[in-house]
Amino acid sequence: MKKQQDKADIISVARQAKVSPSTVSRSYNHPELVKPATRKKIEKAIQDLGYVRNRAAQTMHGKRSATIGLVVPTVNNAIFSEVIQSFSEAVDKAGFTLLIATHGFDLAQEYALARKFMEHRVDGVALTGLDHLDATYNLIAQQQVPAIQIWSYASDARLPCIGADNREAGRVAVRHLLALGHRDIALIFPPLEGNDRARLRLEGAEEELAGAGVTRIARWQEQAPYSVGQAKDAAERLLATPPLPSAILCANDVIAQGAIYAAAKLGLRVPEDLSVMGIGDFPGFAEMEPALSTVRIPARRIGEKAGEALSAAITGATPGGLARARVPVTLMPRGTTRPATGQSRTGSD
Amino acid sequence: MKKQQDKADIISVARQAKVSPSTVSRSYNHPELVKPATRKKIEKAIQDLGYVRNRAAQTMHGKRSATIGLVVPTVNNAIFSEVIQSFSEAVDKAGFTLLIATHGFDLAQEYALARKFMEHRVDGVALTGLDHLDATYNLIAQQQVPAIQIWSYASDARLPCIGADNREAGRVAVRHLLALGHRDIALIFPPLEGNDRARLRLEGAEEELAGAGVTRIARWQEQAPYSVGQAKDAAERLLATPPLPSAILCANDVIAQGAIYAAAKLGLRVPEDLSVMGIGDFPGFAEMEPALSTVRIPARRIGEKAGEALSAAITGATPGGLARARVPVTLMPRGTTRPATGQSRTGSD
DNA sequence: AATTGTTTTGCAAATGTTTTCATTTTTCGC
DNA sequence: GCGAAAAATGAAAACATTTGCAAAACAATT
Repeated sequence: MKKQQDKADIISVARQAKVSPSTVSRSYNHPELVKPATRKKIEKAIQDLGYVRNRAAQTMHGKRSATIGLVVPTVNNAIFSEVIQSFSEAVDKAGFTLLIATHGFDLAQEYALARKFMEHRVDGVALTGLDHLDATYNLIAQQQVPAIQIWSYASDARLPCIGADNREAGRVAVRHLLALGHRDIALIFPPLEGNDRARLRLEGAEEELAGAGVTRIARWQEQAPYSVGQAKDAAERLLATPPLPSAILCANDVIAQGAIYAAAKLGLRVPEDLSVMGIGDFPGFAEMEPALSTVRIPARRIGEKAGEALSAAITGATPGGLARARVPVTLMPRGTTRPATGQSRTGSD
Repeated sequence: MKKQQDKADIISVARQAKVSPSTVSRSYNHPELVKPATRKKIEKAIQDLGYVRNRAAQTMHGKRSATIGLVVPTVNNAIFSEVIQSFSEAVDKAGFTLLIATHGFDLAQEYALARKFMEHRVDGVALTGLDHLDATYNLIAQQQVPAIQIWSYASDARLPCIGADNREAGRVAVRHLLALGHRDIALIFPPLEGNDRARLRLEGAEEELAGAGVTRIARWQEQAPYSVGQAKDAAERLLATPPLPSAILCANDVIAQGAIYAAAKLGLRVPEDLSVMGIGDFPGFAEMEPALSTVRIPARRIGEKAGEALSAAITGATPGGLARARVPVTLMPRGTTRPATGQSRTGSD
């Protein structure tokens, strides 16, 4: 009930509780070192004064800032929201606060954001994917901040990474289509720069397709975060230009959604007239009617693992430092793909 | 080429540039006060040493932390990702870094997060929706941190808010269905606690329905972030139990998506056999085939406006303090609703 | 060349904590 | 009750900045 007008600091709390600032500090950071009775007094004072401790001050003192920075291309997309959510939950559980920033697939922007994070003295930083500027790598090395790449895995990545092998995902998808007998397969992919996920999936797909099927690729130019709308347009253009492929492989589920809408618009039935395959298995796509055939990339697991690993590395719980991990991708054959029956135009259910 | 091993501080930069620390500080914060030549020297030193300035230290000094905290129920959902993204972009543009945290529709958790933000001395805080614990309001008042509520608007809200009138959204949606001649309308809504959006929409819908149509409501219990899957299940249960409504109003687009899948699964055609209406107009739903009829809540605009308003309030650009704003909702009649065919049931169980 | 007015720059204090070390208080075995 | 060991507390230095004030440098008038 004292002068709680002035912003309370640890000293006013100490005064109010009739102890020294050191003791107040200790009761926060090493409670076992202060006598229960004293702790009670202090807690009361804190309560009375509405004191909120100042992380900035402790950060300045060399203590950890208790923050972790996460950089993603965009939040506005089913693709990343699941990793973000699970990553956030994991670091939260470990007591960290999450700084988040989006770069819209612009790697120079990504560097700027990483720098901003460093200014805030984040205890760790997570980057999306494997493609980054040299400047970014250097910054991280020089500042000696624990860093991790999430979403993609590669054994030769410059930084520890936890994610899926996107090349493998591309292969798995194509293998599924080939196994179903498809030979005339079209691909729909977004721009590749600054997007190793798409790039690697495409590489994997093309490797597997080599010599197998005839391929056309539809793309679009805008570097904007890919959307269902753009994908639908691209697919529509592709499908409107003969010959009609028997199957389409899309870089991810969102694009597949667009392709399916395009097919519907053109009166093509999926999967009777056209098989459509996604990559990702994001929430909601299994419930589609028919359900989307896709390659599952366990986003929740990746985010969670990455969050836990990074937190652990920071608190020193992991002796060996940040570990890499490849989480497996799994084929989810569902309703939007079916065997190529030689001639794709027979209907009659 | 000096000892850039030790983490460089402003003093080492000063030494390297042969000026005083004050001057280095000034060249960051008031560049116009330092001679261009000196600035050059300093910049060089910064470059050589790889110095990254320490926000914690300046925060401690009473300067702003240059961070803004955002609390949302969940990231993992098309519903919020658009606001988050645009809010993030807006505060970024104003030079702030975003702290983000999710509470999973748990208001006690929300309070804890707000507190964590205060410890980090955020310059401003944004909360989702209008329902919060008293403790949360008190904390904000007591810490005197600029705060804003986003997503929902209400003239009597306890804190400034920028958002849509969700009650109105519910009304608009129902009016559309009534205008099309529907009288047997079912509702699908998620749990209401801690979720004023859903609550207000439902209230609006029920007000407008009063005396007009017969209504059944499907719900589900889990407080988990609502998903397409849960919505689909709920819709399926509802549609499998006669009598069949002629239209369904869903609390949001994601749920509508689920309802449409449920209809497809049961062999019901939308909109021929059943009209489906969403609320939100989130990205991707306009591209559906048929396109989703919904009530547009301009999420981008809300996020952007809120981000700008909060930033401005912090930097003192707005003399009057934080303004409230109601962004209008607009009916988007599209393909999933159509006039009710002939006979509609009156009265019911 | 002295005077004045302006730019630039430096000094030192201040910011809110944590931590090491020393000091005081408590406990406990006798 | 005594002394030693253990537990609890306090004093002061340290952390990396910013800023008010004053000194120094420079330029423009006489």
